[in-house]
Amino acid sequence: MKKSDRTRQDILDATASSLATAGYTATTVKSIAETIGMQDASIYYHFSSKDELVGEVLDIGTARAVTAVDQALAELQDDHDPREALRVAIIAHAEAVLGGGDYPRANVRTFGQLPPDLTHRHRQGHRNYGQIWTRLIDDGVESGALRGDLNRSVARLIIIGALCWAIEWFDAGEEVSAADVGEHVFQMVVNGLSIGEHESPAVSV
Amino acid sequence: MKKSDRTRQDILDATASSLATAGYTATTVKSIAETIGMQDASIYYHFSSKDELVGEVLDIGTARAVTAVDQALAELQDDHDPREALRVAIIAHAEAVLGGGDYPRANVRTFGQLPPDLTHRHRQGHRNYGQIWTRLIDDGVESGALRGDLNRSVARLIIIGALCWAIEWFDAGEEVSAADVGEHVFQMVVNGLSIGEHESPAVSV
DNA sequence: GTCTATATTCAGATAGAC
DNA sequence: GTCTATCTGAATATAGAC
Repeated sequence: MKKSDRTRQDILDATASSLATAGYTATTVKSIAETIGMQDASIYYHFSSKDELVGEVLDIGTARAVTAVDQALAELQDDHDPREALRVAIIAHAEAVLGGGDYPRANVRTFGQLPPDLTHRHRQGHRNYGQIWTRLIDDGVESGALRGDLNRSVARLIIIGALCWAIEWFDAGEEVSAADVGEHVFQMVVNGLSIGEHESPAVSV
Repeated sequence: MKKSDRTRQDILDATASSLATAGYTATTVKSIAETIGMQDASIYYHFSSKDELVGEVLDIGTARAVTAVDQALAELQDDHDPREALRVAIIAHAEAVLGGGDYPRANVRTFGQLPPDLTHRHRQGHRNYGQIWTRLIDDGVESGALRGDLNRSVARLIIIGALCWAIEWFDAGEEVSAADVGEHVFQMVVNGLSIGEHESPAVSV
């Protein structure tokens, strides 16, 4: 690895770390430079602007989350229950975003804080990620394992939302692990908190 | 109402609206002033700083969300099912944050974007709000209506998280209403997506 | 490649006239 | 109460030496 590549990687890592913990605004070019012992102006030798640097970090984060979920699904048995696929994907997402590295965390942490250009740049990536989940839910409903009386798009967004918001309260130091959070989300949205009989009123929108 | 009070109210309203749609950083004193046809310096006659103004907006937002949920719960029958209380609270939250005014939306939208002082200032308010939900879940578990094998704190945060994240994708113009989103969250986390028999593995943390 | 120095812009905030 | 004018600080970014 060339020295330039090494430095470039250090900049990306420091940016991911700062975005993941401090968010977009508090992540300044100066603070990034300080973290790796450089002057802020030197960053611009490697990246043309703050937003190009941030954009690259977010691209990596999206790719890693997608890879984590895809890999987990690929390891499933051929004849798995669609619920099991959902479970595996939920836990993989939780581990990637909560327990994983700074890159996927940076994505979730800065969601809704980015300037319009960056938001637009990552819209397609988010759509692609959403499609993984759309397929999982469709499979479940069409195989008869999951209820078909709910709006699937809303269901998908609720699952992803519960997982994404966990970044706001999850504390890696506590006794609840990232996988535990995923298991809880699965238990709740698939099996439900309720005990015993309950009606499932038709909710169609 | 005195003129000073009227202007003050206009400033608060404009700030709530901007926070709810654009977030904390993009809400500048200058942009607030422009919205109501003032000079930015004039804001400082009514509020000593941007953060004091923002803090007041967030206080109002918290109060409104708490009131909405409390009122909805107060209207329940005395002998209601604990699940019904959870349902009513979830829908009230959804309507307050998604369909309601700018103040509760501002709270959720800026969560995780605020400077440390403001974050700290509202920590107690968030704790109080969380306690409403803690009680609802405790009631459900202790009465035997809800499963006791999950971490209740995690369950509470997952429910609130699913609702809060909805602000990122909910579009008031679409055919899914705020109450619909609440109904979906309730159906999922209480009744579950699954159809028919399923085991509920013990998950204790 | 990284440095020092600096240009530019824009935010929050203050002073003082009206 | 609201204005105009201005200060201060911080952030992105550029110029040019080394």
